[in-house]
Amino acid sequence: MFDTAWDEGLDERQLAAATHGDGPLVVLAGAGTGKTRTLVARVANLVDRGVDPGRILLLTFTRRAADEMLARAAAVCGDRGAGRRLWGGTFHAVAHRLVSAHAEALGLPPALSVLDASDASDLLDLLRHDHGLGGTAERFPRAGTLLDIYSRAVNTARPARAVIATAFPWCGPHTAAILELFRAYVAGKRGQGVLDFDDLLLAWQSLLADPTHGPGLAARWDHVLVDEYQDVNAAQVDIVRLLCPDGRGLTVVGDDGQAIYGFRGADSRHLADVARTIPGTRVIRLERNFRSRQPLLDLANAVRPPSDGEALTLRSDRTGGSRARLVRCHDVSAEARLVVDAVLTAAQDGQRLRDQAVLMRSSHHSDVLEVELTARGVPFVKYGGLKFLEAAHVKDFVAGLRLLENRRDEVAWFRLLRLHDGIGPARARRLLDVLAPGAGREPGRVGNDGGSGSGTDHWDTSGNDGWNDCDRHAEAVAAAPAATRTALGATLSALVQARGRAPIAARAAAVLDLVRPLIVDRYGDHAARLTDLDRLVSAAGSAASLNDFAAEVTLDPPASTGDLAGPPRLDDDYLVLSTVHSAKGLEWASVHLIHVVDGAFPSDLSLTSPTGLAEEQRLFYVAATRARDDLALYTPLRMPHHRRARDDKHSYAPASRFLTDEAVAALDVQEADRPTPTVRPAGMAPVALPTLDDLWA
DNA sequence: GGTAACTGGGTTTTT
DNA sequence: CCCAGTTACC
Repeated sequence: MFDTAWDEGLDERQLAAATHGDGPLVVLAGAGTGKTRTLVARVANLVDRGVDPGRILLLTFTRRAADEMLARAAAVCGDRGAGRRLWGGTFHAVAHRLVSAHAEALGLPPALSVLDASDASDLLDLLRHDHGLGGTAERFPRAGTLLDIYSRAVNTARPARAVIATAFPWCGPHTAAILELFRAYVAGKRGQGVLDFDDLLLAWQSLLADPTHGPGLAARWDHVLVDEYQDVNAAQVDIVRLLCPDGRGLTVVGDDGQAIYGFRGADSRHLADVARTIPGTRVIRLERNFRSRQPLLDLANAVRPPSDGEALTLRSDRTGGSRARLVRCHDVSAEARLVVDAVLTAAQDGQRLRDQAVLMRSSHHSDVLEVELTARGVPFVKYGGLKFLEAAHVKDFVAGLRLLENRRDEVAWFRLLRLHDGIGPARARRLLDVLAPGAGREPGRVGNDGGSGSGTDHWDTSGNDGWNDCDRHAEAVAAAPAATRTALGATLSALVQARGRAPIAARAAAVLDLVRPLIVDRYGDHAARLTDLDRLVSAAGSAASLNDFAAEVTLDPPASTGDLAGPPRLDDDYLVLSTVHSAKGLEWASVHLIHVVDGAFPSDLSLTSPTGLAEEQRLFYVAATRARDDLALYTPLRMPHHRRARDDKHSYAPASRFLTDEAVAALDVQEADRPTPTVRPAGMAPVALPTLDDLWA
């Protein structure tokens, strides 16, 4: 018997999903309908029926979701699994584990480096120069745009040419050059033994499709459960198909109304396709909402976008209470003030800050609010937007880690070299030819489309590649400008030394020693940055290998520096600020949604296409379904004009187009255009700093 | 030819 | 804050 009864508190439909047999199962789960509980119960039920937990694979989209589900499943299963652990994680994290384990079969080096989006752009930028497309004369698309095109092609399984023609028509004149660049990009990655995010999925897909390795890999699991299936892309669909060719053992959970990753190549039609294409699929709909009060669901149901099939309509047993509020306020600083007022009032009434959240469409929408929160002494943590890993110094350090085990990693070399005074893009590129030779960047070597291992790749684990580090390093130092030679020599010998260190913690510390002088020289605020890196070094100590650590950090960047310090202490209380994307799957007692104005939410950039607008609406639906008890939408009426902010002209924007008559009927509209008195709860120290409005007065 | 320092303009969402 | 473009120095 289990420590905890897995079926406790499940309603009839949830129970049906949890106890469903081995045939294909689709659970259409509306927001807040106990999807996680149902999935966890299903895992427990499978184990109860004798399935080995090690033969269950649970795929989610975010690390947070994966961690939560694995922890709850472990708790519910108790010691029943006899030590065998459930497989689980994000598609990309599981792909990394499997691809690392089969690196040799894929013709990849044992130590894989993972490129994040900005690393991938850097590599494309390097290649662009090699191909003589670096000039600014003919307005060649930027590296970021190129990566978008490439990624879209991979994730929707369409030819790049078609992607350019349909989604990036302004790049059309450069199609031939772009395609050539992509071939070089694929060859370059292969030559250097690096994988970008898309490659992880493609490599997993190739392994599964391979006649030798595929069947064994697919047979490793009896049950595959996929969460948020409305957000899978073509590559992920294919992976799932290869894992469960006839649908046996497959469970997918999703809600097409919450599909918000179309920009990443996802398509919610994949969810409907499961039942349509796999015979004998059972479909269970979860519409009973256990999260929110009914008046809030009235709004959610009113804004829910049209569905492929019969729409899910959310019902709650929690009737009564007030409706969601629509707060029409003067401008963004009034909005900030009203949000903080409301948060502090709730705090005064005993609601922890942690039970409240401020959600927004784009990360920068909270800029003014963050100033106001800081001024009034309200602690907060922000999710979404710039990640810790994207901070320059962290990337510098990770580049050092990657170079320890993979000498051919050009992006890492490029980054490290440019940190030296006197080495800019041009010199760094020349030094690459000395330090990372044979990495397949030279235009003459391009031509292998990377589709299969050519057999010429051999990964010398001693890393000598016929060269000697000392010779190479001496040559590089000689090629550097005179003023830079000392620093570069020090970096290179520190790298050799670091490679000689044995325990992981010592290796990581050696890498920090290596970059420390460079960071001190480069960044004015180096003290804070070095503190971050100290934390990374101690976190690295517990990893299996430095390379795994670098990949883990890349795939799952800590959301903030705080994340590295471990879980927040129990007495820590802070308000959560989050993008709606990062808030998916989460809930709070009180939710404040800011910038509900056309141009902000929905975003200006999405308004040009009907599909873009539809996705914004689903995003709005996700936002509207996060609150348990209280939900407030804020509409600033007076917004600085986007295009010419410097003119200090203001225009009156219309309210968000999401606020249809039906939606407004489910809202309490409050006119808060006039300045409202500041509320300062007892126990909160008064703060001397003025509010923003005072600054303007 | 290449780098550093400065200026001006722009910024979606994430694995 | 990051990028591109410009200019002055090496």
